[in-house]
Amino acid sequence: MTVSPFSQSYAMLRPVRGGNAFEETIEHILRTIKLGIFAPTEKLPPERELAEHLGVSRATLRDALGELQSAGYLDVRRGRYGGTYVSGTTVRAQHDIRPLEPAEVHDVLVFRGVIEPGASALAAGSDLTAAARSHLRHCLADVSAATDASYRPRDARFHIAIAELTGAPSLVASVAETRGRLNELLDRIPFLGTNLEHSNEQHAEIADAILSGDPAAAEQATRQHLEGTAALLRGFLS
Amino acid sequence: MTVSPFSQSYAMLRPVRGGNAFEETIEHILRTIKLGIFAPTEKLPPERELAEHLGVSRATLRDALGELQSAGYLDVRRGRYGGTYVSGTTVRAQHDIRPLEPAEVHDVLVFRGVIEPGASALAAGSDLTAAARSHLRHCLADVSAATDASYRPRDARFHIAIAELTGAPSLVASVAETRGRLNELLDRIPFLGTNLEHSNEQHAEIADAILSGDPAAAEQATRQHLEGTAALLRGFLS
DNA sequence: CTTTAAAGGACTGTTTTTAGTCCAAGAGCA
DNA sequence: TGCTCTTGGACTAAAAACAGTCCTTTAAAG
Repeated sequence: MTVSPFSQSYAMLRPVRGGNAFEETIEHILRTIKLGIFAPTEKLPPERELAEHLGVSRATLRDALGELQSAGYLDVRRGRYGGTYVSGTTVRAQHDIRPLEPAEVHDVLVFRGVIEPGASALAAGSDLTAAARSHLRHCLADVSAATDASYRPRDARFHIAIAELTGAPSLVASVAETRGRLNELLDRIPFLGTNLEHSNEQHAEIADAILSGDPAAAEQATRQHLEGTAALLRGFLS
Repeated sequence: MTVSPFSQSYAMLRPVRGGNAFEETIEHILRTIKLGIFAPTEKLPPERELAEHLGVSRATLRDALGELQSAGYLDVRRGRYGGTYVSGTTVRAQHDIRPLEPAEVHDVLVFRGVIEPGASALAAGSDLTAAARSHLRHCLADVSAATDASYRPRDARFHIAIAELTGAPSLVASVAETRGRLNELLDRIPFLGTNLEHSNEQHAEIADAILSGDPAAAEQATRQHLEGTAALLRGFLS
């Protein structure tokens, strides 16, 4: 069916679910690992618990975990105090050969450009607990100390940490998911040594604005920070 | 499992899928009807097409449609040029008895407060085609002409139309979904005659700002407009 | 009046997903 | 040393969801 340009049905003619449970579960877990939500060597929750949280049966979850294990992303230890661990040795990210789709790039950049500055502004405008402030500082220090391979996941964690300060789960989920989509796009372009120093300065600026309660500055700094990645990706479209 | 306050795992420990396909499909279609994405008497796409778009089998879709039909939301006509139609007689919305959950209210309002002003600003900042401008004007006129029962769906369509101007499907989907969640919250509070006149003025202000290409004004007007609903809901929490 | 094509309706067999149960490993504790 | 408890591993039967096929209806076209 052809969907006319302003068909309103945009919002309806869209999958109710992503695909089959097995593949969705693999994707979901892989994404959280690549986002650094579970750091290398960290332990995942027990299968029974995880299955319940993910809303799939344990059998399906186990199939997915098995796949990720044989792909080298996970290590499994049996017995009491055993469990499923994120592999310490990062799987070599292979360049995705598929070309960038302009529509996907545009969608991700636009959506990110809306939610992340908004989240920063909100975070800056709220009364942050001591724990929250310290969490943000911790994530900032973490990403600042990173080099090459560990940079991207820590960067993602920092951005997600900001969304967490808003106390709105939907916003956290959106930021995380969008970041995952962004990572997949970045995997499709040749690696250009990012200017980590510049990026770290921008991170510090964002964190400062949030911690000092300046929404406008936080929003502006975030917008500028995102512009870098956006420009990089857009460059590969033309 | 207890999820600690800033656990990062927020983004992982969350259902991969909503539930079973049957119920999800019902919810999805019902939501689009309540959003006014398909207006009363309007025809839905043929089952085969719809099933493909929604990513479910035709059997599952038919089960869902059957349920909605017996609930009075849909009319079905067989034969060529037949199809599934949104019922012309609106199903009497019954007050949902469940109380408002503060967390859900907060989440919806925060998320909406981020994406809708952002969408308005973006729409105002883009070069709109003649078709796009006319679509927005049409939706504005539509909602302005509405009274009571037809107001809410037309209002939703207007807000979704703004998101469509950004050309970012994710943003459209987020706005639509969040509006659906908002509607469900509004169904749980006693009906207070909304000040349609005031609301319409704000709509006009937003549309003007967008059509004249003023992002800051569009964002600000949208923010003010949302504040009304937000205040209403927050009032019922305390 | 007949034909035709697009739509819903119904059925079948297969695959996926689930819930539930029991087994096996193995680190810590008595 | 042996118990114990938490965790992964394996299996089964039932339910859900699927793809595919073949009706049946019915308005428009000829």
